[in-house]
Amino acid sequence: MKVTLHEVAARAGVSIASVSRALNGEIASARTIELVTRAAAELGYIPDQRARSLKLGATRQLTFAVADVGNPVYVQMLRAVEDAVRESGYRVLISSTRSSVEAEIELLQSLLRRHSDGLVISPLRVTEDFLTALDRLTIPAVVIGRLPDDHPYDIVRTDSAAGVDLAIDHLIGSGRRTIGFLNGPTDTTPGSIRGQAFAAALARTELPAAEEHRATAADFTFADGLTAATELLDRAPGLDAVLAANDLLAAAVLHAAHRHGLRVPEDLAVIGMDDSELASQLMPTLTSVSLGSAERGRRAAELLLARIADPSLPAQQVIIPPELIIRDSAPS
Amino acid sequence: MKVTLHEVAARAGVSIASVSRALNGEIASARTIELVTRAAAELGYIPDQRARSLKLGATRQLTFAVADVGNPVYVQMLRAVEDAVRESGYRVLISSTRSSVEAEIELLQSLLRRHSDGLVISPLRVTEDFLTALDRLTIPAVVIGRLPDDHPYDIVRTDSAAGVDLAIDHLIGSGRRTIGFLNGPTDTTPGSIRGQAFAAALARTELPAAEEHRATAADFTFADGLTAATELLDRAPGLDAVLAANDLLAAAVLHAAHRHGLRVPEDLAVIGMDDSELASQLMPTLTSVSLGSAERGRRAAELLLARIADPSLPAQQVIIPPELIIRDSAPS
DNA sequence: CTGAAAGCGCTTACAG
DNA sequence: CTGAAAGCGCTTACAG
Repeated sequence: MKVTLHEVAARAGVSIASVSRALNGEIASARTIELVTRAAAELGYIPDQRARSLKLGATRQLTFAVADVGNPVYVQMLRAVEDAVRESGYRVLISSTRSSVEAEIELLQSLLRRHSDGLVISPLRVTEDFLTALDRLTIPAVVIGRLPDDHPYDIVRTDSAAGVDLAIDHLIGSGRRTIGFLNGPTDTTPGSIRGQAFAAALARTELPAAEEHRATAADFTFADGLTAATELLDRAPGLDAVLAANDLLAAAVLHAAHRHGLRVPEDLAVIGMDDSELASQLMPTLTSVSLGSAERGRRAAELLLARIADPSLPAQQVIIPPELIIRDSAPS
Repeated sequence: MKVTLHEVAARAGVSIASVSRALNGEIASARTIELVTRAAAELGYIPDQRARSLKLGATRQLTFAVADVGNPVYVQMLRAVEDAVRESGYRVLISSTRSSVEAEIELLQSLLRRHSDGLVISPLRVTEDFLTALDRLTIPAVVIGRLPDDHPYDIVRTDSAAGVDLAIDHLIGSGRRTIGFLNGPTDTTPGSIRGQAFAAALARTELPAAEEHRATAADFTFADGLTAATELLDRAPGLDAVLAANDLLAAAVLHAAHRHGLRVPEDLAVIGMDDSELASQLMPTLTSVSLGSAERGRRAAELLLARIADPSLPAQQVIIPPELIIRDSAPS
C-alpha cells in the first residue's frame, strides 16, 4: 500500500501543501512541522522522486559515460566523480558505451528524455555525428578529453603529449636508445594525440624513429594489445624500451616481452599511461604516466555542478598536468 | 524551447491524446499516424521519461549495486547484466557501495524513491539492517550471493565451496603439500564461505592444516592483500601453494612471493578465485576458479525482468557451478 | 477513431 | 502560517 503526500496529510490533519512545505523546510508553524514529521515517520513516507522531478524540472541524477567499464582508468575517475557529487545529493548513473560511437550517440539521445540533469562524458572518438548529438543535448555536459575549438563545452583534459615527453625523457635518461610505441586505435582522440606526440618526441632527439618501432592495437584493451605487442616485438627485436598508450596495453607488452624471452626492465623497459590501479598490480610494477584521472573526474564533476547551478557560466577548459610515476618496469 | 505533446498536437492538428496513441502504437487512423509522426519528427519531439514514468508507474531503469567498482569481477557481471537487459529497453544504473553496508542500506532507501523498477545487488555483508532494508523495498530485487533461508528473494549464486575444492584438488594433484589460504574479511559472505570451505577441504586430506597457513586481508583489495600476503609468507615459509579468495588477493600473493624470492609456480603455486580479466593480465597468468560471474549477471538480470513482468512468481534460486581455469601460476 | 478530462505525486504562487 | 488550486508532461478510461 503506497504512501503519498495525501496519506501523510490525512494522518497529520493538514493539507498536502503543508506537508510538502513542512518536509522541505519551507515556512510552516512549529506545530505543523511536529505533526507532519511524526505522521511521515510513522507511515514511512518517502517522496516520489519522479513526481518531484517532474514538478521541479530536476532529476538529481547525473550520468557519467565511459567507453569501457573494463578499463581501470575509469575506476578512479568514477570514484572521484561520485565523491565530488555526493554532498550535492546527486546520484551518479554510469553508462558504459563499449567503445562505440553509436552507443555514445544513443546515450546522448536517451538523455533528451530528461532522466538526468547533467552529463560527464569521456568520448573516445569525436565524430561529426557525436558533436551533433552533443549539441542537441538539453542538459549541461562536461567533456573529459578534447573537442574542436568551436564547441563551447566545459572541458577537462590532460596534456598527454607532455605525458609522452615525460616518458621518453625518462627512458632516454636511463640509457634507452631504441624506443618503441604501442598505440591504441589512431582514430580515437587519445590514440591520435599520443601517436603524434610520440613521433614529435623522437624527432627532437637523435634516436631512431623507424616506422616498424610502432604498432597499433585494434582497441585499448589487453587482448588487442597482446596481438599488437607480439607483432611489434617480432618485427623490432632491437627495442630496448616500449611506451604503451595505456596501462592495459603496457600489461600486454609485459606479457609479449616475457614470451620473447626479454627481461623487464633489464632488456626492455616498459612504460604505460594512466597510472591506473593495474600499474601496481602488475609484475614488475608498471612505471606509468599519471594523467590525473581522479583529478579529471573530480574537476569534471565540479564544473558540471557549477554549470547546473548557473547555466550562463562561460565554458571552461581545465588542463591537468601529467606526472611520471616511476616503478619497476622502467626504473631510474 | 521545450517540445511536449502539446506542441506536437498543435502542429499535427489533433489532440494530445491522439498524439500519445499514435506514437505508442495504440489504435489510431492511418491519417493521424501520418500527421503525428511527421509533426513529431519535425519538432524533434522526445517524450519526457519522468512524466511517462509517473503515469505508468515504471521508470525503465534498473539498478545494479556492486561493492567495489575497482574489483574486476564486477566488470563481467555488469556487462552481462547490460546485455541481458538491453533488449527490454531498460537502462542500467550502476551503484558502487564501496564495500560498506551503510552505503548499501542508503541505496536501498533511495530506491524507495522509485527511480528504479528493480535491483540486482551483490551484498558483501548480509547484516540484520541490510535484510530489514531489503524487506522494505517496494520494487523487485535479485540477490547475487547468499541470504538466510527465510528470505524469499530470487537468488543467483555460485558454489564457491565447490570452487575451493576444485582448487585444492588441482594443487594436490600437481604435487603440492603445504597449502596456504589468503582470505578476505571473514565477516563477509564470500569470506566466511570460502574460509570454511578451505578448512573443510584440508580436513578431508592428509595435508597439514595449521592456523599459520591462513591469513585474512582487511578487504578484498590488492593493497590489503599485499599486507596480508607478505605476513603470510613471512610466517609460513614452508608453503608450496596459496589459494586466494579472489583474483586481487591472488595478484598480491604473486607480488609477495616475488619479494620473498619465491618463483611462481616452481616454488609456490598460486590460485585465485573469480577468473576476472585480471587473471590473464597478470604474469605469470593466474590459474583461477571461475565462479561464472558473467553467467551470474545474466541470470540475475533475467530473473529480475521475469519478476518485474510477473511479481507473483515463486522465488527462485539459481546456482552456477564453478570451474577451474588453469593458467601458468598453478599448471597441471 | 477521436477528444475532453482525470489523474500519476509532487511543488508553489495565490488568497485568505 | 495555511489550504485550494493549478500545473509539471504524460496515459488512458470514457463518451461520442
